[in-house]
Amino acid sequence: MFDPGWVIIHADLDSFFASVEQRDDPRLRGRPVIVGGGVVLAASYEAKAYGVRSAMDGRQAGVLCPQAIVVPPRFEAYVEASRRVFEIFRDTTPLVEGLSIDEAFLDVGGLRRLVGPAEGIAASLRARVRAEVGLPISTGIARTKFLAKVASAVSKPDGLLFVPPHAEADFLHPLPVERLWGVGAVTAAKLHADGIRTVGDLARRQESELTHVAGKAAGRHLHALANLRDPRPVEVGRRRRSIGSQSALGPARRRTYDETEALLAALVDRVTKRLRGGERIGRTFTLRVRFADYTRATRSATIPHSTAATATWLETGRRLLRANWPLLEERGCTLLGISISGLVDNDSVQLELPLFEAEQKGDSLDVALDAIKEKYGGQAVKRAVLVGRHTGIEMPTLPDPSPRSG
DNA sequence: TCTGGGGTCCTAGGACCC
DNA sequence: TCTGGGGTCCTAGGACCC
Repeated sequence: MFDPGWVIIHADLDSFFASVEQRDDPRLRGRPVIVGGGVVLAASYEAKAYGVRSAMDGRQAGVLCPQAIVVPPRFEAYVEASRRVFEIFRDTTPLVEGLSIDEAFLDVGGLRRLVGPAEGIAASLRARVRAEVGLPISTGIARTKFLAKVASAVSKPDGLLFVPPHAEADFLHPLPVERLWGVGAVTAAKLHADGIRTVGDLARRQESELTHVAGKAAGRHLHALANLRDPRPVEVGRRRRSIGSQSALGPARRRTYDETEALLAALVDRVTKRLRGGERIGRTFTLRVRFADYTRATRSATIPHSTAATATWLETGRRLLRANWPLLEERGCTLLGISISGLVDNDSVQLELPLFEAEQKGDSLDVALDAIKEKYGGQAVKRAVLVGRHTGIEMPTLPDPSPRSG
């Protein structure tokens, strides 16, 4: 059943980094361009024609397309271009859900009566991005997020594709299963082994068969998508759930403990700065390593109260590194990364413990509040969120005891 | 094809609580 | 003391995406 109020555009900049480089340097236009050195971060369509793909090893790309011009990435330019494109998105509709630096969903269902059908909206969006930011962008239009995303991919480069509700199955079912969002190399191999190659093959199977092959959630998801069911709404204002940083070390040489700890400190510094810049605090620290044989491991620790303080996270990180150093020494470490998750706004204060204590005493929330005020002092606050295992309620109060360190 | 850096979500087992 | 059901949180790993 088609709800005419629900029309989604998926907008996706074409070869984003490479297009920015071609925009800013006329000598690169019409020529194969590779952004990035050791690894291909982006390739222009001229380079893609030779088989160059993003995430490809740079040397291999050089073999495939020796005449390509390789340029180093300029992330500030990409962030700025992205910001301007997203302004155009939000000028089109307030219902914008960013997926990454270069793509977003726009819910334009409500605009039909105001500005006409979605194809027109997408066409003028594309024209504006081209005229005002100087970049090519592809758009897919459909009733669901998933169909819109597949449509934009099929329309590339610099395309526009509308999949009307009556044509959804004809559009989707011939496509290979790899086109489904969430089907990567592993799941594709499992599905192939089961004789499933196209989305149509998938649609004809029972959900129970798919949950067997792909796991419960993934199986259900695949079954729904293949059968044109995707009720996910466009979500405005999604927040990041973790912030991390990592650094590849290369297999060349074993690091000493002190060198590794220094690298850890640099990563912690970078991440906690970003945390404070975004006015977020977090509770869980994850140490991420890749070994000489390219297998990976993670170790994490959760602390009682959220923070963005460098010292706290550095101590937590050091503890994990110390405890796992024998493993790293034995197996070699080719990548070190960290991330901090469980993020909340830094004007949130977590009241789990005092509230629990108050509950145990049979006291009211007021008593819990008194306990908290005592604990955190009488500072003014914007907001407090009760987080925790004993209640999910929110209440408007209370100070953050930790200073906003800088 | 020997591999960058930034993320998201799901699963599964154990600890712990009522 | 043993057994049971229901639930949350934490940790670790894995698949996937751009």
